[in-house]
Amino acid sequence: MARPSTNIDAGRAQLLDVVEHLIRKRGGGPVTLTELAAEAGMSTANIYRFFASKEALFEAVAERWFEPKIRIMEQVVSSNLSAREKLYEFFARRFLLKRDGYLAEPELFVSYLDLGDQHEDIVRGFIDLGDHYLAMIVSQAMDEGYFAGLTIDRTVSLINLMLVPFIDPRHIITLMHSVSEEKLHQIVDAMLLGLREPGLATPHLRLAAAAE
Amino acid sequence: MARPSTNIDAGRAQLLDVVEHLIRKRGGGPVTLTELAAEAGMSTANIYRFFASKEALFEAVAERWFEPKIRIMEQVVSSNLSAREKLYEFFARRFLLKRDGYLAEPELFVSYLDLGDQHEDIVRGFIDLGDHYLAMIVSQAMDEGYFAGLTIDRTVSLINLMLVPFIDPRHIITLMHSVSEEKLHQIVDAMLLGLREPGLATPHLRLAAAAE
Amino acid sequence: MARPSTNIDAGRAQLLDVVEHLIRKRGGGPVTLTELAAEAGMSTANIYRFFASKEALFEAVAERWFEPKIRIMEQVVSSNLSAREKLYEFFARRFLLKRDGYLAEPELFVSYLDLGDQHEDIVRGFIDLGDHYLAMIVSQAMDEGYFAGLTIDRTVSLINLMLVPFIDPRHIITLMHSVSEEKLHQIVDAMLLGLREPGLATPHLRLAAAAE
Amino acid sequence: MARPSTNIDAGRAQLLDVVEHLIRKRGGGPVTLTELAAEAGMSTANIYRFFASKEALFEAVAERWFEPKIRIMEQVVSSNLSAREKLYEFFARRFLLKRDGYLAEPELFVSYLDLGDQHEDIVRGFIDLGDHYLAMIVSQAMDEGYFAGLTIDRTVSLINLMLVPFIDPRHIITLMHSVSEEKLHQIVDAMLLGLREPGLATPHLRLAAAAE
DNA sequence: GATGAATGAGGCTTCATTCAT
DNA sequence: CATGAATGAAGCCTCATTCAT
Repeated sequence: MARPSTNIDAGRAQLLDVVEHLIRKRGGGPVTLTELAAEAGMSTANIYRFFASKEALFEAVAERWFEPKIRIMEQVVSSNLSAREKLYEFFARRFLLKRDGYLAEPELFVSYLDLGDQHEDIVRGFIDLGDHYLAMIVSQAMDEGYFAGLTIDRTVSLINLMLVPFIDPRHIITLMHSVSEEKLHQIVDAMLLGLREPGLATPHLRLAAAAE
Repeated sequence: MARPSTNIDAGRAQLLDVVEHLIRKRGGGPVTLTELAAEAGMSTANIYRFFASKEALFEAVAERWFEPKIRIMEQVVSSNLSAREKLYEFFARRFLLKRDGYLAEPELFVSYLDLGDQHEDIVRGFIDLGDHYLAMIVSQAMDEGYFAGLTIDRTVSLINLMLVPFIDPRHIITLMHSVSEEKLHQIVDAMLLGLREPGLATPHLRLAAAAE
Repeated sequence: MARPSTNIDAGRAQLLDVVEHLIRKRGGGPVTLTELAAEAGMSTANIYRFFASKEALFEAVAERWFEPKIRIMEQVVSSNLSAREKLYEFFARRFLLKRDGYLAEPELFVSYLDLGDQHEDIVRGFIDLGDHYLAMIVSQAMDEGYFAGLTIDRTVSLINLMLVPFIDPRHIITLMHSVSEEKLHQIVDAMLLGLREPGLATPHLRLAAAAE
Repeated sequence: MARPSTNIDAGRAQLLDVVEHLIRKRGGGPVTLTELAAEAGMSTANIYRFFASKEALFEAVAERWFEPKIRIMEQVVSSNLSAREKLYEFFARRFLLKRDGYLAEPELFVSYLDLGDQHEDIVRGFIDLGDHYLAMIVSQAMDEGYFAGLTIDRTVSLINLMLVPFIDPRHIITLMHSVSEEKLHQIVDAMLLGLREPGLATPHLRLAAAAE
């Protein structure tokens, strides 16, 4: 019986659709409220019935983008799998999700990335959230004996570094053909076995010198 | 009475230096003419003596960025090499140029990329130019018997797709360690030997299905 | 079919209550229709059933504030008292009314004053009305021989000036302890006896010169 | 030789004049940049050459208003007078300044007060500055044996309370006739002699009850 | 050749007001 | 009778651009 605020949510969703339609049709440049209002067939003032600010609107856009990834992370973290399996699933599932998203609508995918570049602050929150979940898995892994001598934070940072090609959507396009589940498995295992407090000095930049 | 346009060119170059200095020192955000004028020690109005518009200025910035790449492409295309050798040189030389540029000044490199994101239209022109040169090489390759059954455009597109890791500067950072001249050689050969009209249906997305 | 306007008046009164409740609870800032509607549990649009405009609403607020003062003035003016008695009652009764209002709810009192500041045009009308009544008393006083050589307007102005501490609510707070009915009596008598065309030059600003 | 920023200061001053002219001619309502620009014969954008924001502009307006008062306070505080003399001068000089300002242009004076009401935050800073100077005098007075048992802050607060009629411009209008240098002298002396830690319970509100 | 001055268009946001239902 | 929906005007601010000097 109680319909709290009519169809405000529907309007919100529709506006997000319009944003999507907009960047789908004209690429990644900054989205203006004027432009959005025109495309949505409403006044700029009316947009404020649905979103408290431009910032809030693009938070919602980001949320729409990140929501399925977050659901995956939650599922994986709260599952009964071993740390090794969780680690694998944690990255594999999201990688496949992004890759398929790109395959379905390459240009839209890229435009979303551009949008993310323009709202780094908003994006950062979601990235931190991902690190938070990863830290929970790392913690479990430590309980199981992995990552000896490393802090959680440092481990999280190293893992992110090694798996950039599976995480960064900018690289999804490139790596679609060279990345496979087997490789991810291998890398995850390598991390679990090999990531620990370093015992010897690191050889540095030899490759770069050779390439000159 | 004096040579009028000679100093214009000098001023232009100096302004481009200032732009570089600016993004080197404060990262990738949008560059304002006010900001640029202040850094250059001149009035915003005076900038218009050197560039007809902000757009023109950033065209020049892009030109400065792309100029060495263009020279490479011209040299390669107009050389006496075989299509196979041209194809290799075409990508290898530019890849090394970018990689070294990144290694020399990583932050400046990234800031330039950000700038490129903000002026996609300008960038697109240079990309098209690259495709134009590539098409000339592909044409020669076809004369030499490669790419049977494919159109020039389609071949150019496929090649670009396969070589993204060697082209897209966004990937240079990530892929520096996993990319080598040998690999490029291999890929080029694989393209020449393998790229032709497809004869059988492509198996697709099996991974995605499994991941669900 | 039913009595239409009866409930309108009730709604009007209720809205004025809500305005009062609002400024009572959050002080004197500008009152927004959105805010008022929320507090009243109705839509902003519905407010227009009761008041033709925001202006009209605040006229009503002012009227509620001024109404008891007006009644007092009417009673005094239409009474059978002498000019001297009228003059005293005219100011004394209203002063006590305001002072007690302030003592009862100091913050509400102050908030109303703030509201008045934001709607000077509305307030001015009521002030003019007060001057009108005062002029009637002055006229009677002149008939009784007072204020020789002065015009009505000038007399009204002078009286207002001398009695500011008894009139201006802004001063009520400060002067509560130093003002008394006896003093008002004295001042009224002084005015009646002393206010007449000046016969000698006014000594002026000697203090200011000394202070320099 | 170095003329730092042309006539930005002149423009600033002129704009403040325009603000003054504006409130002189149409009273105290909020001053809009559009309105100000129109009156000044320039575009709103151009105002920003002189003031970084609307806030900054009204800070300057306030500064213009407070500047002579501040100079007086500085002079008094840094003089060689006794605490008693300083205390008297501190309030007397500023009171005379305000009173004369009101006498010279009553409506302008009032409009400035309205403006102050609309920018309370800006005004508060200057009021705090006044308290700071007063605290220095109080400190000296304590060295001379006054205000036994009281803290500086509490003394400052009490003094401000007792001298409201000499400080608050809202009361200047009223009190012009009832306030004199002698009275101020008396009050100052009374404060110096009488203000100390209270020894007996305070009788409360008897007056208010009597007035009922 | 170079500058300070000035502008207009456009961006985000708030709010009183209207209207179909 | 009342509402949600929608708007337009106005406010502050930024910035590329122009122009007289």
